[in-house]
Amino acid sequence: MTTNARHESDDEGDAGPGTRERIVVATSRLMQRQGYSGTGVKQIAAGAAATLGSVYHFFPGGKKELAVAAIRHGEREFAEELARCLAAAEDPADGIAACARSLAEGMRESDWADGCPVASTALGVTGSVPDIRRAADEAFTHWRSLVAERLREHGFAGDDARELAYTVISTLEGAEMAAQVARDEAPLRIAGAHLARLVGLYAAAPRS
Amino acid sequence: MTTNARHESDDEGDAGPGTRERIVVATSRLMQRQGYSGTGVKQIAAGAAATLGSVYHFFPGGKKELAVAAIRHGEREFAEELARCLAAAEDPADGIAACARSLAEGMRESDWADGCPVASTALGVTGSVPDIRRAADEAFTHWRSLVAERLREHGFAGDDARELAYTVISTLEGAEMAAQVARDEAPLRIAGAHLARLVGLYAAAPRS
DNA sequence: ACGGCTCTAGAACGAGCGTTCTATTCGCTA
DNA sequence: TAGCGAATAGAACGCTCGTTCTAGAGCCGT
Repeated sequence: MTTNARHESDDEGDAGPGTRERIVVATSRLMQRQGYSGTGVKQIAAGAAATLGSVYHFFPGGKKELAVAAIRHGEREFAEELARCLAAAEDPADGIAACARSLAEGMRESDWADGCPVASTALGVTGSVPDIRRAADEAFTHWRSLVAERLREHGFAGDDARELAYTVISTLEGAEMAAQVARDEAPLRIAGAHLARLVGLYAAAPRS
Repeated sequence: MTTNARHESDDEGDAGPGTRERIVVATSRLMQRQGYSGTGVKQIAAGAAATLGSVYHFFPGGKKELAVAAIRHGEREFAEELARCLAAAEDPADGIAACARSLAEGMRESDWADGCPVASTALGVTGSVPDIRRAADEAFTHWRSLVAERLREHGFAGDDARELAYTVISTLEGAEMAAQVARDEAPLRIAGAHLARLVGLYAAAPRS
């Protein structure tokens, strides 16, 4: 039913990714750069090297369903990077700073085109397309849970970890947008340093 | 030349705001909620109780020029609120927390529809419309300068003030977006508290 | 009274939108 | 090998988009 690939293999035996996946990736990339309203379904089809027929075959819900799938894709992508950064560092504060550096690198490498895929897709339609708002909320919530979990592992009190996770994700999000608008990684560099200090502060004095 | 109102007075003797101003305000409001691409010029004309002819008379540059004017309008609006919050508090940390509360209130009162007008207007077109990107950058830069100035007045070192201002604005921006997506003011409340602590930390130990 | 502005008014245009639709191709199973 | 459903292909539809254009209304200095 919703399974993939008759013509192309799903587990990438020798061909590239299946059509459905290509469509999701193209949607994510395009909406990341142009937002939901600025991205056309025909443009998505072209970007995915698919046809309109295929797009509506895999996503009968149309553009809205495409956006939800794209947000979930972007969510997974950043969750992996975030988990990688947090796992690689002894101190969670260092992991968070590393994540900020990683975001700055991606931003610079794309010539400041690729901001947060979730933010740019969801902003502007939070009021009119509930499914998209909900998917974006779930993305943020998941990212926060990854940070909070890592902080708790490191001995932070549950409440401190939860609240710090809110600010870590919000600040990274805001700094990424500032960096994109300024075409300068300074906002992300500074945010990483400040977040590390803030986290360190709670490690030393858990009571808020 | 670019002056206003022949039919309507510019200094609001007895009539409401002039046509040009109504158009700017409507553009700002609409793009705040629907983004640049999601907002139509005809919708702007209707929202401003003006006609298409008037819109293109005052803004011959079309939609792009409208967006730039809307961003500048939103910039001025928040700059005033920010300055008010900072001036009202003895300690800048309290002023910043008050500003977060003010944003949360506005957000809640609009039923989570009105986020940052600059962010939602600029996101998605930063790569394709340089004028809009520049206007948004100028907005963020000005807001940061207000925060930095207040911190310096309070005895912060110049570099500390400058860097803290980056994080204050980025975090408020990110938290506002998180609040909008979650339809919950928790991100803003927590961000305000954390920013106050962070600022307090630098007041006590200026060296970074 | 009148010519010369600013501003208002909305019809008209080509292009592109999201979506629907029918027809066709392909690979598997019976 | 015949048939079935998944997937591809793109023409066509009604609609709205941003912009342009012509026409008229209101006010001014002379």
